[in-house]
Amino acid sequence: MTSRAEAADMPNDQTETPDRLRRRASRLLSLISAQSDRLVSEGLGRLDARKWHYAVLASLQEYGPDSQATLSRRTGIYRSDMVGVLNELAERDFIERAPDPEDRRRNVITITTQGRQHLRRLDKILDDLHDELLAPLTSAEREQFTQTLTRLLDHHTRQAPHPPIS
Amino acid sequence: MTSRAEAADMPNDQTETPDRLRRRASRLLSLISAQSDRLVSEGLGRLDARKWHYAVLASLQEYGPDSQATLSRRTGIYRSDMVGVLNELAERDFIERAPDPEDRRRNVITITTQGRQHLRRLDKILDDLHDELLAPLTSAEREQFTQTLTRLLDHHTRQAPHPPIS
DNA sequence: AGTACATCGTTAGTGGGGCTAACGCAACAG
DNA sequence: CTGTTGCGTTAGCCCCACTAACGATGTACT
Repeated sequence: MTSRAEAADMPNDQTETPDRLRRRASRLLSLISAQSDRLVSEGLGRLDARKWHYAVLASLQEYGPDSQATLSRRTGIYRSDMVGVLNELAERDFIERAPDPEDRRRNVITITTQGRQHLRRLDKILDDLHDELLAPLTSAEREQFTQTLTRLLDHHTRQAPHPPIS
Repeated sequence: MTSRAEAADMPNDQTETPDRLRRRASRLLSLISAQSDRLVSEGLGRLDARKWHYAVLASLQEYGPDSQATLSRRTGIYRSDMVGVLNELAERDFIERAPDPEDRRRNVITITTQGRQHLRRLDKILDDLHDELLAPLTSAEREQFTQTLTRLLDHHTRQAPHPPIS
């Protein structure tokens, strides 16, 4: 629910956090997710990359050239934000944007050789970061942890609108 | 790492998400945390409350009156944001702010009777929301899940600056 | 007593992420 | 040929985590 980073200003004496807060799964998730985000952003930042870059490159690598809209669906990045991400990737020559001759509404996005290289570097970094993130867990526990997360996620994404039939 | 909500505009055919993405714990955490946040915000919103309200009230309930700075440390809310939160809570008569006679820099924050009532309602709502959030898990699994989260969190909060001694 | 430093509450502002709205254009279905 | 749907793009909103700086007060040191 909250961060635990210590502001330069606001020194961390260890004042106790109330029990109800400490136990809430929502709060734990929020804090760890924040920590994970920090780790990832910082790590990728060292390669002048952001997590969206990874998502897009990974998607292109795995499924080949795609339209922006499809990429958007695969990665979960909003169409509106995809524009900027692709601009950044194009600047760095990791992708190419070309109009689709078969459907002139579309852009076809292709990963370049340098893009593939970059992706490999990112993958390496992410592996390391995950090692840090999950450091206290044995590899069996890690496996089980991500499985649990996946189950939760599945439950909540299938659980779409599901409007009462009435 | 990304959201999965489907924009009204951008319909969700089920386009597949690349494997590397689906497996990354950081992404799973991010998505579930987002979902959890949505659930919580929406649920508390129904009582015209926000998660910070809960954090502050719970803290006051458990430790009694405190200064803003201490509350800030307990809850993880930044001193700068605490101001606004306390304003909202004071508007609703859930807390009272009074200058500390013993240290004129401080405000002493006290929870009111109505604040306690409100806290009880919030607790109830959060319990329900967590039921929904963790629905696919058995109670043993929930227990273990939160324990794992706690372990992870502990690891990363103890792991403070810890600068190389060199 | 005087000076340096820390802490307190507060205001302002930054940057990113998630998300909505609306637009012009192209494709397609009737 | 008309209405609908999908596309890429621009703009903007709100929330959250976080930083910076300020004036006022308290504490410690000499």
